[in-house]
Amino acid sequence: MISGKFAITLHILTLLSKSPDDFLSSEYIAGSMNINPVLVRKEIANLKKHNIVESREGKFGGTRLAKPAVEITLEDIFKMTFETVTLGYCKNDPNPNCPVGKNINESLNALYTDINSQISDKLKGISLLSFSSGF
Amino acid sequence: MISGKFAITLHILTLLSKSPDDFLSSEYIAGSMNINPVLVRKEIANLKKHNIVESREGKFGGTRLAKPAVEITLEDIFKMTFETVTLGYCKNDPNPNCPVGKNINESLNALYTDINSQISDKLKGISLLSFSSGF
DNA sequence: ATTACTGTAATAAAATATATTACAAACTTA
DNA sequence: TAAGTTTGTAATATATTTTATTACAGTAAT
Repeated sequence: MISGKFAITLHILTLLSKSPDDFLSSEYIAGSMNINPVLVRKEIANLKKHNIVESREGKFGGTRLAKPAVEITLEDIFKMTFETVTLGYCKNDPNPNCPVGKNINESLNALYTDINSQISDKLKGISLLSFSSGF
Repeated sequence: MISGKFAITLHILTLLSKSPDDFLSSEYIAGSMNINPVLVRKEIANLKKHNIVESREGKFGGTRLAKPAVEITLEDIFKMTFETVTLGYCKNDPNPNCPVGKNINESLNALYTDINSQISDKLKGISLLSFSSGF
């Protein structure tokens, strides 16, 4: 199962970018995705840690972007919400007496590192503004 | 959680490529990964379906490559074991009354399709032979 | 016949993701 | 200041997916 963190975070930011002057509530945002508001608040906590958004507590509280959408890239979001993209690992420790078992994870790591660089390069070129301009 | 199918399949094929003339048993292969032999047999069933390996039943049975390792690419394995790489989706249906909710999955799909092309291009250039040459 | 495999189904266990509940703390406005 | 609304966060429960295990019929070598 792959977590929806990236997609959820991107969805949140897209909504925020559409109303840059308003503080949107987690409940409102959750309604657009049909998920639980607590999940939204968790991702917002993460966004705040990275200074992408700012929140206001209390009545009429909510969250808004802390910087212009053109200065936020999908790579920023990727790095915040994903460890690394992989094609998976065999989850048990392989047999260290087997030359393949002993070394395959290193080779997989090298491969996956490459793949992540490619993805980062691609995402780096897409700003939140341009992503959300379609909506 | 991401499934280990790609990594397991690649591990299997790497072992087979090291002993192209022998029929290796699922138990032997499983021992190198420290996983259950039934999982190995399942991935081998998949490989057989794609004519990458051939098996022999009965005593001294097992599996070997059905074609030279240089003719198998990591992309072949990728396509056999992965649907598509994604950075995730929000798993519930989004609110169709929200312009963002209504359209975001299409945009994510476009993005993920791009990412998969990149990954395919990269994997296409790596043969099983060259991958396993390090071991 | 006996032994050692494959092939496959059915079930159980473990891991992870998501949902829900609960409530203190913060803040607004009347 | 009291009432109402929202964030922030922890704790727990449910759902989903992955991996492991068990079981056994079928196949082939000796």
